[in-house]
Amino acid sequence: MALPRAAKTQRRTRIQEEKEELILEAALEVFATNGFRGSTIDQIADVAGMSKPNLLYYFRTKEAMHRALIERVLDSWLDPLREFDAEGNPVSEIRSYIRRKLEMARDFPRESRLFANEVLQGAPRIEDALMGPLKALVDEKAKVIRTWAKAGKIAKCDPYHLIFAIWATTQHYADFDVQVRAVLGKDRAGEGRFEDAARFLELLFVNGLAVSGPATGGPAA
Amino acid sequence: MALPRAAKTQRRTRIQEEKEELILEAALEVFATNGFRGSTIDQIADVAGMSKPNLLYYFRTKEAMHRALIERVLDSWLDPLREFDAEGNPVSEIRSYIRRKLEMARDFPRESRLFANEVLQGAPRIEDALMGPLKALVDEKAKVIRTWAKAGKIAKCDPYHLIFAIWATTQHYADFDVQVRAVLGKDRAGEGRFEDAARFLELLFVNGLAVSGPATGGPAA
DNA sequence: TGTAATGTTTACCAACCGGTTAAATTATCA
DNA sequence: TGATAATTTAACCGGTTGGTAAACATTACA
Repeated sequence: MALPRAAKTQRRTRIQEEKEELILEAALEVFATNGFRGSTIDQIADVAGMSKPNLLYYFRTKEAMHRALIERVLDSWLDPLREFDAEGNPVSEIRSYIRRKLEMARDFPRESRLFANEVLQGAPRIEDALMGPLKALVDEKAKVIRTWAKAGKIAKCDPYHLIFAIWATTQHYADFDVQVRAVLGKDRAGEGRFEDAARFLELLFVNGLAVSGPATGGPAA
Repeated sequence: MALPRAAKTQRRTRIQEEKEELILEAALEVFATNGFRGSTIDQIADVAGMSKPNLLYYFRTKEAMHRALIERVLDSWLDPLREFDAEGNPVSEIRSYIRRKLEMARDFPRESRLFANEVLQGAPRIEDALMGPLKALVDEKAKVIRTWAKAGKIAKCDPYHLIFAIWATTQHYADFDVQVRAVLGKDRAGEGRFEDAARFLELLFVNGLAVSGPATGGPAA
């Protein structure tokens, strides 16, 4: 059997609830900044303020912590895409999806980096999630976007690459935060950067996906 | 003194040239897929086909290997941005910048991941490069873009966030390759995905940056 | 309050990891 | 070819890492 001792108790206690919460919070912090292999149980224990063997009383292995963390975070991570509504106005749906993703990059950068680390290193521990639930959800929303494009409500484009572009541009502000701040410089690196980013991305995507080219040189409507 | 023994020889030999090349190639492979802390000297030695002490004859520490690798790769990595020409046609400059970055993501994904890993984990070893040469180059090109925008050649937008968006969308195809392939599915995950991406990104940026809004509701010129 | 269930700590281990030493081997060239 | 410089290897070292065993402390509840 591969259960930690805490899972073998007869009832699930208040302490278990609290400590597991505490551990996953610490694990998020550590895994997000160091990746799986770069993180140590000792680090996580330190952040959680408990001893290593005590951690291992609740999660039998480092991998088990990581797995539990991914499981807990993945669902909420995909929520914004789920809210993407086929019945809504295409432009405002896309716009609010971008806004929501950008808010998540600002408010939950560790979650973003957790996945980024994992995917970047070949996704050895989340491959199933990518090819299963994630792909299924994207497939579904891609269909919606394609419908909009065919109805002439937005420009004809590959819906998958549109979604990739939104992911990339928004998560960039969480995953590459250090670089963004370094390039913007001290004076511009305040929280205002997220509003600037939102403004720019809105321009880019709304304008970029608008039907029929701009005044300059597109084929006449 | 912190020199590896190979650097203390009287002449620089053919073998040194070859072996250092071999080591850096192996180090790129390993660092790109595991990050600095996740990589071991043994792994690099394995890929390079030589023993660990032999590696350490050419590079005194793991960090020295990483430093040498970054140094060698950073310059060529920034080349596309350097070619960005103030005198050229704005739209075609931006378009060819995107194309070139996308080609690099396709042809040199390991280089992209090397930096992504580093930046993602707080850039402890390349902070200076980010705040120095990188920022300087971006500042310079941002000015060019701003000039274009003021001259009405492209939409008024924040040039820094434009550059971030181009970086994010193009490097996404190298850094998040596993995810891209998983979502596209087996049938669409061939090399054609880069052409599809190029087509989409061209639409997005060229359309998105075109002066004056599209037919739908922009302020009259 | 007593006791059984739950939680925590101390001490430990084997494998791994970055790096060193010194001896052995190979290449270079007068 | 022989001597010298350059390269490679085997053996090793101290610290770290993931994980375990068992004693000890605490909590919950009858």
